[in-house]
Amino acid sequence: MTKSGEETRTRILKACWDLLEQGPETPARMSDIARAAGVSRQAVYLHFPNRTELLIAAARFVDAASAIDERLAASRAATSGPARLDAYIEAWGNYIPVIHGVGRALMTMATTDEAARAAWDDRMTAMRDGCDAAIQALARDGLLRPDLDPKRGTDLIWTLLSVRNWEHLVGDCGWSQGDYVAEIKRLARAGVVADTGRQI
Amino acid sequence: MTKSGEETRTRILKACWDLLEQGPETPARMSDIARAAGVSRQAVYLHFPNRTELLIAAARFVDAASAIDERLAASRAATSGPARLDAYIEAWGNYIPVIHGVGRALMTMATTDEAARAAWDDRMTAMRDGCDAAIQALARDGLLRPDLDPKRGTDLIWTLLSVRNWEHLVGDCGWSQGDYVAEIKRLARAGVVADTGRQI
DNA sequence: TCGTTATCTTGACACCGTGTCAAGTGTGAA
DNA sequence: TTCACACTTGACACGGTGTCAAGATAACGA
Repeated sequence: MTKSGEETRTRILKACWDLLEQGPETPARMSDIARAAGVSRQAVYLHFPNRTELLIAAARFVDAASAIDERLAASRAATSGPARLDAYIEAWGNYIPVIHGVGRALMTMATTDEAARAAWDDRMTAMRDGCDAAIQALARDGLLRPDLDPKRGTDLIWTLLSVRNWEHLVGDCGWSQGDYVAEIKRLARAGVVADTGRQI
Repeated sequence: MTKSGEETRTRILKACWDLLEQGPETPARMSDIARAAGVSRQAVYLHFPNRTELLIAAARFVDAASAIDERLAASRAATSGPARLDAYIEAWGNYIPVIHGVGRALMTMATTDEAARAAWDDRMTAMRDGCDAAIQALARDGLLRPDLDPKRGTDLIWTLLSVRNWEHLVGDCGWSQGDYVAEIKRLARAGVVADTGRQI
């Protein structure tokens, strides 16, 4: 792919991202994306075999543009278990709004398209690893709820941090992003951290 | 509508329910539903104007067949706030698996169809009322987390009880229904009930 | 300068699922 | 016998995705 080809590909990805960020009301069919990118509909198919692959590429594009890796890596720097849990929730929770447009489209696609499902599952599995690391850190500090299986704890944090819950609280309930992060942090702690020194 | 017409309508609704309960792998196009009901595709359109209205009717059909009203009404009998919260989580949480097939289809539809979105939102708003009643009961007992706005508390319980979270924990994480209910109860309490007598 | 190659355009078409239309069939009740 | 109703059959339009084939354009090297 020459420079001009690379540029066109990037323009398409950017247009796709832009359209999807405008919410579910704004249609983002292949023709809409092409028009937004200033190319013909067929040109999109020269760069991406189908809509699913375009969305997957767009998700990776957003990842790269937003340095999500660095954000998540930073959360690993936290020393104590609780600090690490907080840092992870902050890192991922604040990334959701960025990836949300593309993510929503990919989730919708996933109901009918196997490749989209696999791609989204992959992303969510990677996110789960971060939850697991936080749970491990808590366990190491002896701060994990004693009656809680670590796998269950990871499941719980993973569920709390789902994109759907963000959509529901920030979108449907009208919470601010800050309130969302704060309350999820609180709930996560209440869910998996042992309540030392708080017994009756 | 004569008796035979009423019977056909019921057969279609039952077939729709059956198909959707078999999971997202089993296709449930209008033609599939018609075949499962033993009628022609057009016959379905004689009873329901479109797929969305069929799904909405199917949801109501499941409601009636499962006596959801009684289940939820029973949860109002609980006296104390915490008991009421528990009872509501138990009633709704155990209804999710019943309505889930149709609910999933309706949620999918909701991404593109305005009527489906409105119907699903209506159902969820009704469910929210139950959450709100439990929060009110807790507030009346003086057991609501003092730093928590009641509206926020309702939002929180509403979110925890979302169908998506059930799907995630029971479906993706493989939790049993009992574990799901138990853990959501615990999390809900930890999220909104004041921790009386547990201060340091 | 000419030809080659890669990139993009234009316009047509197949496919699938939803929804519509019109004509025909069978049955039961007046 | 006739009429009304519930259903069937087969055809078709529409919208969105994906494919195909035939140009147009511009950069690049000989």
